[in-house]
Amino acid sequence: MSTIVEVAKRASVSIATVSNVIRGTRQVSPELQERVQAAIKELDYYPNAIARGLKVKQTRMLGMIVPDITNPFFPGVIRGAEDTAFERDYFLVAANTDEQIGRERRLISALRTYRVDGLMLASAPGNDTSHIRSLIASGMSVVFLDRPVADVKADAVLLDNVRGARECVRHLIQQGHREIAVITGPLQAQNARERLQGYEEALRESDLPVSKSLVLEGDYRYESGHRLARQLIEGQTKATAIFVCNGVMTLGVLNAFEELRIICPQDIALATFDDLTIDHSAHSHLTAVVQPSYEMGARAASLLIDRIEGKLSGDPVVVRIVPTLVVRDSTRPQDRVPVRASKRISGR
Amino acid sequence: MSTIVEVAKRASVSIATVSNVIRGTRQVSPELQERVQAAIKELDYYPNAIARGLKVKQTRMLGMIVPDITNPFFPGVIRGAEDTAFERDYFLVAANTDEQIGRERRLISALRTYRVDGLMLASAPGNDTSHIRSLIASGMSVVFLDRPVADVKADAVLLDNVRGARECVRHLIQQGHREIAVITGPLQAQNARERLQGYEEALRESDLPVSKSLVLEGDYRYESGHRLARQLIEGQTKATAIFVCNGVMTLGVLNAFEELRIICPQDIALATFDDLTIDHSAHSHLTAVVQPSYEMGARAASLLIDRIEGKLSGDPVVVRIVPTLVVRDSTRPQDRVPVRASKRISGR
DNA sequence: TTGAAAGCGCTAACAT
DNA sequence: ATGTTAGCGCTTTCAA
Repeated sequence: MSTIVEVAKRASVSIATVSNVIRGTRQVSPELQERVQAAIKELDYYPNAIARGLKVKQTRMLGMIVPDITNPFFPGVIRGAEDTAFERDYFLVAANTDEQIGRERRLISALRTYRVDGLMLASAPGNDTSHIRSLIASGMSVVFLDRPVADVKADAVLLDNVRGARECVRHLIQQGHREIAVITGPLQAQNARERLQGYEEALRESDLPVSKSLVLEGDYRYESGHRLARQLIEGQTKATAIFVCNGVMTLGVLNAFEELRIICPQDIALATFDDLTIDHSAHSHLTAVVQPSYEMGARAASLLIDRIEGKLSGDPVVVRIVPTLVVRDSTRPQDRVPVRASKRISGR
Repeated sequence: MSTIVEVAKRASVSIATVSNVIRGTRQVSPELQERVQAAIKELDYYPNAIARGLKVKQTRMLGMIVPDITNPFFPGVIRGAEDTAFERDYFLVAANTDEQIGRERRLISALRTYRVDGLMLASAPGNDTSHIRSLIASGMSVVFLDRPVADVKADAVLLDNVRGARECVRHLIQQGHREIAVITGPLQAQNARERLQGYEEALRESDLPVSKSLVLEGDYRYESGHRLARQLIEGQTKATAIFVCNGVMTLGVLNAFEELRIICPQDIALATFDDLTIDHSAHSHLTAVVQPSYEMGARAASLLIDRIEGKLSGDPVVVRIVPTLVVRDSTRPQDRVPVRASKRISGR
């Protein structure tokens, strides 16, 4: 790895001139420009961002911490943030906590030692938020993503969960459903509570009762969707529709449907709060509240950079992203659903 | 952000002592240890990894470049690499090229300026590999991941594509299929060619002809799976089974099945080379060649670190990971497949 | 066992 | 328009 000194020597100029050519900091005569560029090429020189960072006290690295990179929602967020970061000449480093607060602490600690200029954080649930407080106290710019952190004020990009859930359940009601079950997320999570709140608001608007037996608390994981759907279907409670509060649980519900030979929507209608960006194609029949993950990532990055660069100052800004209800067959009236199985194609 | 100097002042010791306490580089008396630790806590001091990196010429950052983070295969790989890296006290920075060689160049360039200690690369397809050659020439440790790069020798963790495809097609043949179509990836990609090769080998083993009309070249994307499946089903060629060379195209195929009212496996059997880690649950009826993405990431990281630390020297090592064939209903004999629709649960 | 100081590669203030 | 140099926060010799 060659250094700026070697480039300067080779081009017979001072290191200041090399620096100025690279960064365009000040005028350099065409001849020198050329000599420097040639030397850079010949030596295959890449400026040392580490040395630069030490000097200028900014790394142009942005951190992003997500709880589960295998949840398809987050790759979308990362892509959005990455694009925005790159456009504005920052570099995104994303890391994953596996929903473990211990890992989150370690990662934040690592990002602090690397002196990232700012951090986007979708925090793992946990009561102890001291690492986040200390981070903010240190002057780091932080944007909360998808999930706020209790009692900590900072910029945030959040989904309007209440609204998304409310519109979805409203739609079910319009379709004539009266007994609508909900499979919620873990209710200690704020977004799970909000989605439940949207469900309740929609029912109340239409003077429908909120029945305890129709509210099933899951944990956003596959297994809980599967278990609760079975429980619902095999139990006493009638329900003509299920509203599932995230995509992964919906996969579990679908699996339960398959096992129990439930046909959707003929037997039961299904609508989901959808994290499964990837899956749109696969489950193209599912009515879903679609979260614009890319946009959320992009907004978070741009908010963060504005804050870092001082283009934004003063009180924390909270951006509420409005999800879109996409109505598909899984909640459409039965008679509009095509019947399966007809044409055969092979000679088996 | 406090510095080592401030910590030293506060503890009334030299900066060397602070450094030694932090890194355990040499013996420090208990009293001083304690004073230093106290000062660190009081000042909420985080050592500056940037300054350290400049001095010791290693950052303990590992780069990982993947072509598409929204393809569920790669988050699995990232998780594996992340865990291994963390265990060995490295930090993983992952970035995404969107399969664009231009972005790949920019990212590699960025990672070079940040002086990552090594790089895992799943390269985007493209003829110009000069950026990769120059990278390796510069002395950077590089491990190719999932995809080798033509004419460049380096450590690599690859899937045994030929074997995975061959076993899958063998299985179809055992099930009695004779007219087996294949939807391949883009044949300029090596892994696409290898999977096709596995298909051909399996047929030849059983003295079955490799018919041109049963080989359909896709591009690993949803749309091509959808289009080619329609084309196959609506065309003249008979096929009793389809082998699809990746998971995303399979989603397209399934969508085509739905549109054309094809029931699997009654009408046609389906087996897939499966990138859809996430989706196992959803498509739990699909026979698939499962790629151990986590393990691949972990192996790549450990290979890379061994190389960086000199625990491995000499010629490039190529690790071939063997995928697993998971047989499910989509290729099982018809009579074993449960018929759908029976119990109704609601009063609609 | 502890401390002083050089120097990693760069930027920017100052000098020419 | 170009060059010289101090210093960013650390590690690591060298000295005590």
